[in-house]
Amino acid sequence: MARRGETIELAVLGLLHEGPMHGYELRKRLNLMLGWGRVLSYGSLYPTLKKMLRTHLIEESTAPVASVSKRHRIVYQLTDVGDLEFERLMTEVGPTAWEDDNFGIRFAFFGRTDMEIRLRVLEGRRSRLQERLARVQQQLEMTQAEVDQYAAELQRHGVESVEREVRWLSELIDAERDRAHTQGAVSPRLHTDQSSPVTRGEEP
Amino acid sequence: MARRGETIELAVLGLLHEGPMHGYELRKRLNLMLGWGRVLSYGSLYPTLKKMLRTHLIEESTAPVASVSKRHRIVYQLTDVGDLEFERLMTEVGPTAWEDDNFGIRFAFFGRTDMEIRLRVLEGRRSRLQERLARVQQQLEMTQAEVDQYAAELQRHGVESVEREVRWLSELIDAERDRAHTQGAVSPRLHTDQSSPVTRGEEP
DNA sequence: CCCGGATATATCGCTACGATATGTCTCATG
DNA sequence: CATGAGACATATCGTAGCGATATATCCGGG
Repeated sequence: MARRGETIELAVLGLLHEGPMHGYELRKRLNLMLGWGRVLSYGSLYPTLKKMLRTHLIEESTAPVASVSKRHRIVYQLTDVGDLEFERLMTEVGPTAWEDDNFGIRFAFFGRTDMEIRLRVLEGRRSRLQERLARVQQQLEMTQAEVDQYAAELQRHGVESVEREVRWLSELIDAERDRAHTQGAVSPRLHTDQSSPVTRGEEP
Repeated sequence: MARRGETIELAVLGLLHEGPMHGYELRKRLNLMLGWGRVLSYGSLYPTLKKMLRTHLIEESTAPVASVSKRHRIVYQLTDVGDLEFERLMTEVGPTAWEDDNFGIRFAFFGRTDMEIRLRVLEGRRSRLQERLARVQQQLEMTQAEVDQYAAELQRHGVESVEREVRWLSELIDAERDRAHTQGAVSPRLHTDQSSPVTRGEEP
């Protein structure tokens, strides 16, 4: 019953879903996508790719890089099985969808699901975080005092972060609901631009 | 040269530093301490304790729980070696101190170091995050457009979170500096109370 | 021409996780 | 008083993912 470890797998499926790619690029895209922190290591990526080859979710095709070149590049692409699996994972709602690591990837590919699913995942994630908050708060009541200054500050900051996360999710949920009413219009909450004055000098 | 994996070790050393404890309690305290998210698993804790026994950082003493009881409880306490090691780890500044996971624990035990160390760790952590921010920003310039709505929103939220983290660190650094001047006075920034009107009704 | 840095693939050892097993103690409720 | 739920307590197993590292090619600038 999908015991985790699908994190990377889903990410790879999602990226290959929009065209073939080779390992190195896969990693770059992934790290940009979830760039905020954690970087995906080759030590995770390549074994996963191997595994996905074994289970026929993807297939490789050693394409020559450009002209005559000894440089080899293994380009991966989805099989029909892989395509189906991606579909299955994306429509699956439940714990696996809103676990810490998984959620980010699910969210990144939200564009490929319908609103009903999106709402359920967002709400699931939110209650998960709220449960956590409640648990910590409850434990704080029991323990009370005796914690030192810095530990307390860390505590406070952690709680605040989670609360912010909850607010963010709430906004997203509202945005989805709005979108449900004003049908088809682009969400007003979701930022579309971000066109900062980029230098655009091809290369130094 | 301390290849990571000291995360839990430092935490255990720090907790035992303020008195003997048994595994179960160690876990509870730790999860409360870093409660925000990740919970420490027994699958991590017990093997670590075993390892620390082997390296003589801690020692166990099977104390009878209360009176005549078949219930066994293994109480761990620091050895002199362990005490020294804690000291060493806490005064060590460098990458290991401000890595994602390690930082939280280092911070939680800040009360046991002097300000010079604290400042260096906080500043180290801050530049780490700023580097990350710069890297993401730079990559965004290169890639630009072609990312879908949700991926972009995830991006934006991630960046915002890290920026908040940086601000938090800056405040802490300022607080430390203030404290340096007004010598010995308790930091005005760090919250001390949090005495919410708790119901205290033993159990429903 | 050669060196450094980006591109590209790959493996190894290990940390920590999540699930799970097993047993004991406490206490409320029937 | 028995019984069973739930906290307390210790422990192990399989495995995902990390970080470091190795190897090799390509390309541009000094």
